[in-house]
Amino acid sequence: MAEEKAGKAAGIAPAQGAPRRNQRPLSIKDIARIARVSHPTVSRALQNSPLVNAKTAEKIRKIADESGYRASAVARGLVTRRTRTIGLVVTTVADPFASEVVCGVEQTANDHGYSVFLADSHADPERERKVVRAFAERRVDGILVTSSRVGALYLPMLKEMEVPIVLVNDQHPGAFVHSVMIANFEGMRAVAEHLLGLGHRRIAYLGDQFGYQSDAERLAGYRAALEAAGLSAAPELIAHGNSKPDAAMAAMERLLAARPTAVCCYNDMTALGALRQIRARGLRVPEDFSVTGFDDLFFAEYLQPPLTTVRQPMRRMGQLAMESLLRLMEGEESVPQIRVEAELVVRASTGRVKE
Amino acid sequence: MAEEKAGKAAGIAPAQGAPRRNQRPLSIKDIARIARVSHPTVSRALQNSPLVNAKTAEKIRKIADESGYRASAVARGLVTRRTRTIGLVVTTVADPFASEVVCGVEQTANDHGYSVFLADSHADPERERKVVRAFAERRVDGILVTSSRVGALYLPMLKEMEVPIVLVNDQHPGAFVHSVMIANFEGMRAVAEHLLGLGHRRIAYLGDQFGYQSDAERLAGYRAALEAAGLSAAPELIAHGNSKPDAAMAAMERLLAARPTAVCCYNDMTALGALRQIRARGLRVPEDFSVTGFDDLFFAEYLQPPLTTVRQPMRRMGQLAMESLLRLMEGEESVPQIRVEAELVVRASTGRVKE
DNA sequence: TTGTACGCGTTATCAA
DNA sequence: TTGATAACGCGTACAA
Repeated sequence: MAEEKAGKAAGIAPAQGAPRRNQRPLSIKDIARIARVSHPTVSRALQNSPLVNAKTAEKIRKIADESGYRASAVARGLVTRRTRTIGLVVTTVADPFASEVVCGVEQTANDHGYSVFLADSHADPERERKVVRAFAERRVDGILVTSSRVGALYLPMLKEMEVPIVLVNDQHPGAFVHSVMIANFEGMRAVAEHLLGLGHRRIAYLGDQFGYQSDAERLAGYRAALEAAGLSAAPELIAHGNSKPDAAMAAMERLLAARPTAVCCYNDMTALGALRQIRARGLRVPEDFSVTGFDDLFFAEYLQPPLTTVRQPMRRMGQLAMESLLRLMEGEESVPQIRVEAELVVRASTGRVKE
Repeated sequence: MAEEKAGKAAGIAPAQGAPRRNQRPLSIKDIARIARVSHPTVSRALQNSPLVNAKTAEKIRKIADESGYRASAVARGLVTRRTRTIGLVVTTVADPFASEVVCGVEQTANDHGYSVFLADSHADPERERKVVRAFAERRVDGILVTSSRVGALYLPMLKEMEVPIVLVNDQHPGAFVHSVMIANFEGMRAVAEHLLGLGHRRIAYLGDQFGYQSDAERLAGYRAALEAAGLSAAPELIAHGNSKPDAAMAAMERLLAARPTAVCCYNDMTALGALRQIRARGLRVPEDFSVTGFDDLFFAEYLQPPLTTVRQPMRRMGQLAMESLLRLMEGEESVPQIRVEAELVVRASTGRVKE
């Protein structure tokens, strides 16, 4: 057998430019030949079809197992028109929030026999084009997008694809049907209420880049809490960063001019920069100044002082998104908007207002 | 045309259980029909082959473009026997080191027309099996493994695959040929020398799980520095964690019993836990105690105090690994061991010994 | 310069 | 219960 196979492979025209793999993997026909059955029978046996004789099936499976045969998902995908792959787009994996979501997605996908194509867009329109194009060519069965900072042209491209799409933390409400998101409004309102309860009256908000949905919702939650307390959110107490520590430092510097006693940061990465700027000004946290985050990233509890924040079940959100996508890919219905609760986690970065 | 196609698709037997995609994507034959040429001509035109009439090629490309045609990478992979995909295994993406490497790999892969299958192993033997199996079935052209905490059975499985493999931070020296790694020894030695230069004499080492290569190398660097200074590394000054902050807290507690004045942590995640434990004991950093990390993760400079550490060019390492894999997949040679330099970054978590 | 014919490794359909 | 045979969508000899 082996010789026959090798001979056949050697008979193929030699590689001219691109190096052709010399030793091609075993095919279903190889197994069929060894088992002295037809290749459809092998196919059936390996799929545990009841239409094949039990003993024959057993023999076939034994041969397949011992020879290390692996059915080609490529060929299967061609005929079944389902690749059992999904495309997962992130702005960048090198972001703790995204990587937690990716982790949840990947686990769930694998548990259901799906493989995940990962693609970083880096919010670069050129890359976005390539990503969507690649997913289309790969014939992915579905697409998952997380925390997209997507360009305008990206949306129509995605929608052109005839596969289900689920978003995590949709920043473009209305553009897509299915999404998983956290209770941004309630989460940030709880944070602001916590600070108000500690006696703070001049509370700043350090947001994400302007125009994104989750920032808008968190800002609204902040506003609602202040207004419920009879305060109004002064414009000079509101600034925007871009979810990165360095931009947060700059924004925090401007905010400090307005003399707040506390700041609600859009997320933990932002809090990282805010904290640094606050200390650079000689203020102690929480004695002189209170700081809060959002996400509860792994480092939040290890900061000095440990960061008061809102826990976002990132991995779980990835899992929920993937489960939703699985349903859609099976042609079933799925809840359009899945919403997870936000949990305030009080640590030591917030304290009673100084006076 | 469209009607003909729709009619054809509709003629397919209706879905019985699994929902069949109703509207199948345009195929090369569809384009050929519209352009009134044969499908090989379309294939040639789209590959910018010189063997096709310039005007015909132009027309074909225009039609393909306007119709949103995307050649199936699945079908192409079947015939060319190259999928232009790679498999990327990480212990977990939800780790800042891994996600930076992933980022570098993904970028480089995409720039070269490769798509990346991401798989988390979670150091779980069962998952490892499934990952390798999936990669084999997907017919990936190559495999990249980063910071593997791999089980024993995993190795032979990987090696069975007839595709090139490159490791980032190989923890199993000798098992694989190609890898990218950092100068662990020199990096940690520089750290220890830095502490010695600050007058420290009782310097502890808080390592990774015992038995891994990078931990062994870093420990050796630490030892070398001490011995060069006429000191010997006392056993009670050496402890092991598992690269996670909580294990580091526990290990640090034990180390403190030996009364060190400084600790060299295996990496930044470990330092996170060490710092917390040190403070819990009422020690100030760096006044009473010095702490160092390794990796220079994004949060290192934002800690209070900013962490002295060793910069590891993680993204670049991912890029180098991918470039090496690209060469191997092209059948070329590649440097077996790629080694990147380690750079000591002195910040404020280290200071002169107290006395 | 183009078209015909074939094969890639599967699954699906039919007949036996 | 099994085996021919035909797709799936592409690339590529070879012929025209």
